[in-house]
Amino acid sequence: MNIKQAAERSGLPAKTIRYYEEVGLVRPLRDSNGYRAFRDSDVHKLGFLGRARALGFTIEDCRVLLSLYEDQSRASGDVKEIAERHLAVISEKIAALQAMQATLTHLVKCCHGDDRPDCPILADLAPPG
Amino acid sequence: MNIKQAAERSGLPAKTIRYYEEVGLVRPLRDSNGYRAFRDSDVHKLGFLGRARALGFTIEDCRVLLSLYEDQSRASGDVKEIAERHLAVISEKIAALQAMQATLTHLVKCCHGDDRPDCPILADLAPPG
DNA sequence: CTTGACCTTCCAGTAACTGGAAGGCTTATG
DNA sequence: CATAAGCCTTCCAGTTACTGGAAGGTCAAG
Repeated sequence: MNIKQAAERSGLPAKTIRYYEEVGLVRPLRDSNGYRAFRDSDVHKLGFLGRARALGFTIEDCRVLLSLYEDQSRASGDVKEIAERHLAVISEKIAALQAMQATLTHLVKCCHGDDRPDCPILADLAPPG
Repeated sequence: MNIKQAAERSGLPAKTIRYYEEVGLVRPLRDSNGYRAFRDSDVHKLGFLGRARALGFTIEDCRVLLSLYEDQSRASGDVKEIAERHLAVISEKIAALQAMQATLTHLVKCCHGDDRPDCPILADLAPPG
């Protein structure tokens, strides 16, 4: 099948699929006219990639996960380790965002938000001194 | 003062300060030798920018916040609106990350993580069908 | 006069796409 | 048969906010 159909079936944009090929995540065949020819197994891989990306794994993580997925003699511990490291990254990001959220929520509450110039948000952003 | 001292006082790396000048957030003077000459007011602005960036505001938000900060006749409502929009973005990001976290935490719990190939994480990533 | 610590500009790379231009292939229609 | 629509291709540029590094100028100390 051509790229459009592969895009529809995998749920990924055609542009993204070309990008994944460029970085070596998929290797569709080529027809004699130069068109990419996707097998069902390619579409399957693309679906895997879409799901892994949706869970926030980096492209490099995806590369490793995909190779483990295709390796029948993999150790599930290797997969779990990648997932746990990714969970740690996610937790850090959440914590950082929540800290911003807490500060900003407080500041927004303190700001009357009208036509007057007095503003605790700007006052907080201003460096001390 | 030169860039190194401005960096120390503002808490920003010199590289970042040069970048902020490039995008027009600060406009330090220049000595006759071509070196940037930072005034206290420049360092003050840099401190403001550092704090705003730490709260996750984009460079474009920072540009507007800085102009409001320097406008004595600003309306605090304008500041508050920017902060509220930013809070909405933060909330969305947190929600997305928490969804990933929930899914991944569950999958990691289900994975025995040993030498055997059987792995619920990979099973979940695999597309249905 | 040379060393070392500054400073400068410019170029490239980061992550993962996304948009768009220029041009080739294929199929249906007038 | 010409052509128009709708695919497909590659390549280049832009996104965000820096960061690293090269090549080279300046300045103060010894």
